Amino acid sequence: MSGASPEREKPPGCKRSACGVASTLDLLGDKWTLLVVRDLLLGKRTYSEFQKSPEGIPTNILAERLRRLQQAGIIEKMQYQDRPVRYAYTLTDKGRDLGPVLRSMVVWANKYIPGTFTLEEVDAMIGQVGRDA
Amino acid sequence: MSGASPEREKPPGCKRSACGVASTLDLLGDKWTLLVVRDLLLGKRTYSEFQKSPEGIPTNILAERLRRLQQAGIIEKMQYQDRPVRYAYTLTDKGRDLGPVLRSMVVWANKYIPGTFTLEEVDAMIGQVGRDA
DNA sequence: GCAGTGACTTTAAATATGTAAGTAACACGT
DNA sequence: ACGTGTTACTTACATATTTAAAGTCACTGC
Repeated sequence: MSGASPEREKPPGCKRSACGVASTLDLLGDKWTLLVVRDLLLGKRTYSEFQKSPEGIPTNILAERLRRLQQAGIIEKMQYQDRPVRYAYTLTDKGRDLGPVLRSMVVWANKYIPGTFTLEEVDAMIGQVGRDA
Repeated sequence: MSGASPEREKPPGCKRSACGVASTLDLLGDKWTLLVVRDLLLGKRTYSEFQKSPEGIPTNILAERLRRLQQAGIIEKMQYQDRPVRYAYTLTDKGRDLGPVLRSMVVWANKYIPGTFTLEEVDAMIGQVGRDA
């Protein structure tokens, strides 16, 4: 009835605030998403490689997170062969630039959570994925 | 009944892996926890100040997160007056050292998410909470 | 032709989150 | 003394997300 616009309070999916922390958490704020980014930074590229990580991500969560990261422009999916068809995921610049966020977490954790790797140990792991002894 | 120990597979609350990213996410990996830490870094100290933040944290979530952060040794709760009784939350060293994690998120968000503050803008906000015009 | 692999999807149950209302202790004004 | 307001929460319940487990589909290698 009334011509008064019903002041649409929150277009769903909209940012919570102009704060970068809040916006980052809107996208990456859960227990799994950044672990996928970590795996990619370490050199993993395929669905099954992500599944083999020690944290044991549930397969449906992995599929959904890969979809979201792709939609957010943080990763790209490419088919690297037919017959059988196989896919590789890679980080975009936007994804690679999350490196400092993960590094600061590693530094913090190493200082306050016993048993976690140092930044140096993590750096030494980069690219060592799937290289068999 | 049976004496056979039911092989308790996972002592709940145990780390998922030795990776600092995973351990950090076990503690802080959700949409709200780091926003409370952010508010504390900005100078907020009371329950109602946290509630007034633009993201609008639900009150039960806020209470639960404050409890968890306290148990994790990231914040401390102190009564700063009786009659009426009032509480202030403060960061411990462990909590203050999350600064670099939040800063790297702000930098990333400012580069890739339109409309988010720069690190400089955020730094200028520190301590400006509750100062009325 | 059949077990095995990679990359997922589907289903149901457990858990977490969001929304709203309620509680308790106290201060302030009338 | 009473009603209103503030701070700091708790409780109840509906909804959404996560988890575990099993299933699908294309294909390969034996």
